Amino acid sequence: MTKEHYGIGALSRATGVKIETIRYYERQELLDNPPRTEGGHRSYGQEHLKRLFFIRRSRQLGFSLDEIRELLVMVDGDSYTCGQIKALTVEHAKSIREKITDLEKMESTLLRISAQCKGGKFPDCPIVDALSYFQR
Amino acid sequence: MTKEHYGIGALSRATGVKIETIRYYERQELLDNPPRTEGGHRSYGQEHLKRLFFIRRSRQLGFSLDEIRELLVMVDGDSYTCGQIKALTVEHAKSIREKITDLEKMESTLLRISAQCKGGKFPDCPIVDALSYFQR
DNA sequence: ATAAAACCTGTAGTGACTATAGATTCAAGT
DNA sequence: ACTTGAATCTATAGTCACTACAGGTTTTAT
Repeated sequence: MTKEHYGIGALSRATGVKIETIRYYERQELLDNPPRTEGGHRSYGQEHLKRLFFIRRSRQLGFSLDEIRELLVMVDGDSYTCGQIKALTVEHAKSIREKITDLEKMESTLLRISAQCKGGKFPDCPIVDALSYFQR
Repeated sequence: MTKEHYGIGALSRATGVKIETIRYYERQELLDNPPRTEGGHRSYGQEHLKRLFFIRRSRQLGFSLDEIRELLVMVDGDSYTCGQIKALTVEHAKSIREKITDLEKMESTLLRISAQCKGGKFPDCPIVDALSYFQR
């Protein structure tokens, strides 16, 4: 018993994507221009709901809008191959691994320098010292 | 044998911060307005070099410009306490940990769904399926 | 004196939204 | 049919931390 037509607010509630973001995706041509009511309000159907779920899920997994655009082109043209999709996904997973590695370096440095600091009142802080030197 | 005065290019080479970024930091009031030559070129001294090192190092550790502004205010007003600085640093380390956790979730999902895909030619991809469903 | 390198200001673009203002339309109740 | 309030509309600007121009001026080296 799924509804046939959604206003933008209903679509937003159904997908968890904010109204402004939905309109933004439309401007970015990630989401088809929906039909309009006589008064000009957007009227969405199941296919928009599906597509917006796809976009949201992909965003949750860290794909950029450009990457999502690529994915959508592949999925739309039904000639896509699993191989292409997998390549994009694996590539994306790699870039996430790099980000994690970078952040872990930051974290360990931060923990190391804060461990050196006793947190007292005197104005000669080992953290400030550590930040003051240029390295790497 | 450190130089007394640097043009913006020399400062850039010395710190690894791009010229445009140095000017941007000046507009953001992270870096003091330096004295100018007669013709209007910026002329930096040791204190600018030190401060720019500090900013760069802090950026490398993931502090936002606002956080760096706070750090600088504490360091400048010589009344800062180690405790304040440490609190900011520990807080920042926590937010980095959160980012890492998020990215790790993304990564494991991506690896899981790409493992399901054999990468062949038929157009029914388990990755696409996984992206099509809304969860969490 | 000239040419090239360095520098100047101001503005606009990036990504992925988010926020606001001010107007219009829709749905529900009387 | 009318009124009210919620929902929606467009257009524009703001966020963060830069980055990239364009078109001009100054400095430095020959």
